[in-house]
Amino acid sequence: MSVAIENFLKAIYKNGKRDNNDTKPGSIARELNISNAAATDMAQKLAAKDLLHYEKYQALRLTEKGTKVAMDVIRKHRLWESFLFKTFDMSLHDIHREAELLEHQTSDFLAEKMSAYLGNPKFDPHGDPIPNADGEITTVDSSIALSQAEEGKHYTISRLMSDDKEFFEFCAQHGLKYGHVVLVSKQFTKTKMTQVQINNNTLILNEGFTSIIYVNENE
Amino acid sequence: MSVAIENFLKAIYKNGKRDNNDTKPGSIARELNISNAAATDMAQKLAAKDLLHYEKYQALRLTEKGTKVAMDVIRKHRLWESFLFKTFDMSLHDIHREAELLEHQTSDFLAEKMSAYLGNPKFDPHGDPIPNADGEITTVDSSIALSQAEEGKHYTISRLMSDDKEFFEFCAQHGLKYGHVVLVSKQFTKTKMTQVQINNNTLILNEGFTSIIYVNENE
DNA sequence: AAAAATATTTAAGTATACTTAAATTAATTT
DNA sequence: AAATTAATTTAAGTATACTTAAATATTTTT
Repeated sequence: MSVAIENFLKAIYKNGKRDNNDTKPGSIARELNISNAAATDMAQKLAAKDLLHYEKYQALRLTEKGTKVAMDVIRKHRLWESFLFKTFDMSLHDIHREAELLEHQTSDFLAEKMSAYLGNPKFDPHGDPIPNADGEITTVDSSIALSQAEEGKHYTISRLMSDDKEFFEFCAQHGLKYGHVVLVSKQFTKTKMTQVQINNNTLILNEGFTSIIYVNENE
Repeated sequence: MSVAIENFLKAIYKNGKRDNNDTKPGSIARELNISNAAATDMAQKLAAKDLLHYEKYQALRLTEKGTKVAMDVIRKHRLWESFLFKTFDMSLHDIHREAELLEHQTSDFLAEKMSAYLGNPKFDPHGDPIPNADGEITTVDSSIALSQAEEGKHYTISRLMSDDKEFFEFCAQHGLKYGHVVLVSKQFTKTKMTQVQINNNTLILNEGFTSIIYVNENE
């Protein structure tokens, strides 16, 4: 399984997770920074290998086999992120960048060593679930986007769904980290802005932020 | 710099270290499991990139630039071996196999993190010196092959120069490890066998072994 | 020193993963 | 519903890193 194939299958999985119909060749091409033609080309090749279902002009759908490959790469990615974060205290952006390369060169043997060393974690430092060795995610995620949170309630940050450097730098600077608590003090529904209290500071976040910061309501 | 190029330059460096004239395309091809034609081809391409000196039918010689690339990869390889050995207590053979892949996907940034974490080690678990960030080896190696050791003297194992699985398994089983002490009880010069005492055991090793196990005489 | 064996090089060809340009189909706008 | 816009596909072509087969040069043996 080449790096190109692994990244292609991973992109389909990730895009499909967000929006089931966003897995046409064009979307994948945009995600991977390749031409539309290259994406169509690859899609047809991978269909021949039974890694995905291809029908002209339709969204690409992973087969069971293709899903397995994607989950395997995602597992390794998230294990690397967890490991680098813990061991070297690197930033969320840095661990992502390194994991993006290391994930393709990691044997199952090493992945198991890493997982055991970390105590078989269920989530990575972004709050993303780590698939098990069979490629399955056993945890249930009941968290909601910060944009959907209710005024006056306290929430715990459970997930930062992004791989943008500036986003992570902003979050790190203002205490928006996995596990930290925020109070939603005001929802500006018209302008889709959310006002939160964290570490004695007030932040006003726009929808670009509140749609990728996920939280769980505190008991 | 592609994986193929990095491995090609690394192979020239390693072969040249052993025998200055053993860097003709054929030797490199054997080392990398590619055809002679592919090696010649690559050599000509890399000469055009000023990574090595190519003259028809002559041994390949790395340029300064090519040496720098090779040392950089070797540094990352040996840092990975050190790191995996320490962190996961993996065998010498296993760490080599993993490092062989990871070395090509490691940023300078991560290499520095690893080196600092390990206390900037000068040697890896095989006893091989780790180049610094400038690609230089500053340590001097005064060790000798076990085949050259003198009868009746005690030596400390300083290096196991191999990447063969069976060799490492044998070594691990009999206590032939970096830093361990052996007594050379007999040198059979005719048959080129060496008898050593280690951990209350007597081992008789042939030249295949004693030429790649390096030792320092104890004070 | 010639013959035989070995290594290297050249030539022609392949698979992978892309590219751009043109043709075709689908989706959106009016 | 037709026209416009956008996306997808096909076609043709490129770079990388190989392959095998044949030609050429070097090294070793006798």
